[in-house]
Amino acid sequence: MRIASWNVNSIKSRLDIVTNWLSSGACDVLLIQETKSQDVNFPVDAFTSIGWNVAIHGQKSYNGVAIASHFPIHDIITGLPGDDTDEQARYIEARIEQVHLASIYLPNGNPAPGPKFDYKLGWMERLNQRATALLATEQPIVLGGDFNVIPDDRDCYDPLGWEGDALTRPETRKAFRRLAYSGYCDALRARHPDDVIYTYWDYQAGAWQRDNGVRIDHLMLSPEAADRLVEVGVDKAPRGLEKPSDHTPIWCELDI
DNA sequence: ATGCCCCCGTCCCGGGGA
Repeated sequence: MRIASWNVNSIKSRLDIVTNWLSSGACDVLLIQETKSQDVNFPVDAFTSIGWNVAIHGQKSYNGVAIASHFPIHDIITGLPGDDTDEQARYIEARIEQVHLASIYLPNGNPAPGPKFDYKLGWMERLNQRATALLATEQPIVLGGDFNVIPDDRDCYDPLGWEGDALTRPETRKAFRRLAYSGYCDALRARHPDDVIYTYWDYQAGAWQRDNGVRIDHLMLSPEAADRLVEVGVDKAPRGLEKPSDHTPIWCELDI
């Protein structure tokens, strides 16, 4: 089973690029972020007409997550547990075959410090609690998405320039490391420990052409999923298309 | 130090992104 994650920066603006990528056989399951679409306006038919199922959790204008799959989608949960007052659509969870998956759009958190950074850290605390609870299933788990975390200086083209940013701050990296301490494996780093691999390039200042990228999209695997990890990679091709998302897909192949 | 670019919406500017 090949599982990918992609922040598409509006599903309506990226619909052809995304459905073409799915039709090319690029993956079996796609975790989608930043759909920027209310559920009533989500282009469900574009997925079902090419044989894909889709589970969606959106809101107006901002955020929004989804899971698309060749296989039936079961046990859908929308919204990250732990705060009933949180109305931002940043988390959807489901089971596909025996694999538990979450599509995650973690808050940006800038400017930091400030209330938006506090929201990010609170969200990460809740994510860590949910991640730990899921381990009790003892099933393969894939937590994938746009984490808005640059885990290490080598994951950034300009670490000094990003110093103090919410994506690189020590508190952010510390909260992200707790996933590893709980038992989750950063799939890309497990297979490519020393390579410079980015998943996001800003639209501005020729960042793509200059390869001024950062690695902020991650696939975090439970031990049962990591044991089945065959390969992991980043498909840079969609970032080079006309009218692209600023993110490009990360994928992993599990022996399931 | 700031903006570059892109997306959204009771929309032609302003908020948000990272």
